Formats: sequence, C-alpha cells, structure tokens
Amino acid sequence: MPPKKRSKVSEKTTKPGKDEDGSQEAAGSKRKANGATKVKPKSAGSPECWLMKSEPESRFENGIDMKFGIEDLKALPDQTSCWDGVRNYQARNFMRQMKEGQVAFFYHSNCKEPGIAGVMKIVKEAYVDHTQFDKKDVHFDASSKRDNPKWSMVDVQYQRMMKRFIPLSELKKYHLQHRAKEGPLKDMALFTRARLSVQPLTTEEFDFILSLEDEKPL
DNA sequence: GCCAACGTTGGC
DNA sequence: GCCAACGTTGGC
Repeated sequence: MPPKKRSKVSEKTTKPGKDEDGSQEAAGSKRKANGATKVKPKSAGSPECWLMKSEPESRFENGIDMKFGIEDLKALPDQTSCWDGVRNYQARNFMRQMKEGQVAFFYHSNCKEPGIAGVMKIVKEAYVDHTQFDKKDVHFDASSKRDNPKWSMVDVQYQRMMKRFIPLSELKKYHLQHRAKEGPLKDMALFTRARLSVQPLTTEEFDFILSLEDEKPL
C-alpha cells in the first residue's frame, strides 16, 4: 500500500562528497559489551526503538508547506505514510537499520511546544525515496542518480497518541537529572546529538519515556 | 526572530 | 586534508 503522504522532516543538507559513507551509523548503539559497570542486555545488536522528528506547524519552504504532525499521519488512509525527505547521512543510515514492526516516537520539532506526541510503527523497511529525483520536490537532489540513489525512506503507521504529551522541557529535566545521578536518559540522543532527525533509543530510554505517561508532568 | 550547534563546501 | 565560511536545524 503505497501510502499517500506529504512531506515531513526538513533535513536539508545535500551532497557530501562520498556516499555510502556506509557505517557511521551504529552511533549511539555501540557501547562495549563488557564494561565493568552496567552490563545489561541492553542493545543486543542494533537498536529497536526510534525517535523521528517532524514539524507539526506550517512553515513554507519554496512555497511548500512543511507541516506534518502526528495528526496529519493519523488522518491519512491506513494512517500510514512514507517518511521521505531525510537528507542527512546519519539519519538515513538509521532508517536503513529499521525493521518492520519496530516502534518509533513521533517527535514534534521546530514548534511552539516541542516534544513526543505519540507512537508509530515501522511498516515498511528502507526503500528508495522517490522525492530525490523530483525536481519539483523541496528535497530534490540533483546529485543523486537513478542507478545509484542516495536517499532512503521507510513507511510508518500511526499507533497511538501519548496518554499525555511529553514536552522536550520535561525530558531535558530528566536528562540533566540522570546525567548527574545515573539514569536512563543520561545519554539520550535527543540531547547528545541535537540535530539528528532520526535517532535510536535504547529500550531503557524508550520504556522510561513510556512510564512518564502515567506520571505527573515534572 | 535570534542564534548556538553542527554539518557541508570549497579554497588552498 | 585542514579549516574558514556558509547553511541548516531547531530551541527559545
């Protein structure tokens, strides 16, 4: 089901010299297997939870509205959309690691109240992002060749809203707290790799954030 | 709207 | 390959 969609994520950044910069990814997920400290099963291999940013408020780029919030995803047929327009190698590489059935937070960025709005599911693994070849598209990339496409996308499906919106400000408080006194959000990519629009979460991070739904706002 | 952080470009 | 200039992201 070729999901109808819109455009999300703004990622600009066009052509770095090389392509297939290949493995830059595993980024936050590595962590040596046997430190002395906390050896939890943690990320046994590649990440299984994700956070993906998109802008829920109108903003025009080349006359095209970049707005795509969780309500927009929810309103689509099948509540499904492709996640196109990612033009950053690290973010792209993370998308290429995604597996069908994995879950991702829908994060609202560049807006009045940034934060986590809901949960979605990966329903189709990485494939060619057609917008890179479309001259009319905001994310057209003249340097990408049909026979060797640079950019990928995945399909995501709406799952649910958070029981309560989890604002960035609250996540940041926990992050600082956990950094001072060891806690699950200590190394959260949202804070350590601020501009990454597609990022991995450890299951500890993911579960902790889910647990906040039932807590009072900090 | 400002601007810090940070990724990319291009001169050398 | 260094690094300054430039452009983008995204919080505030």
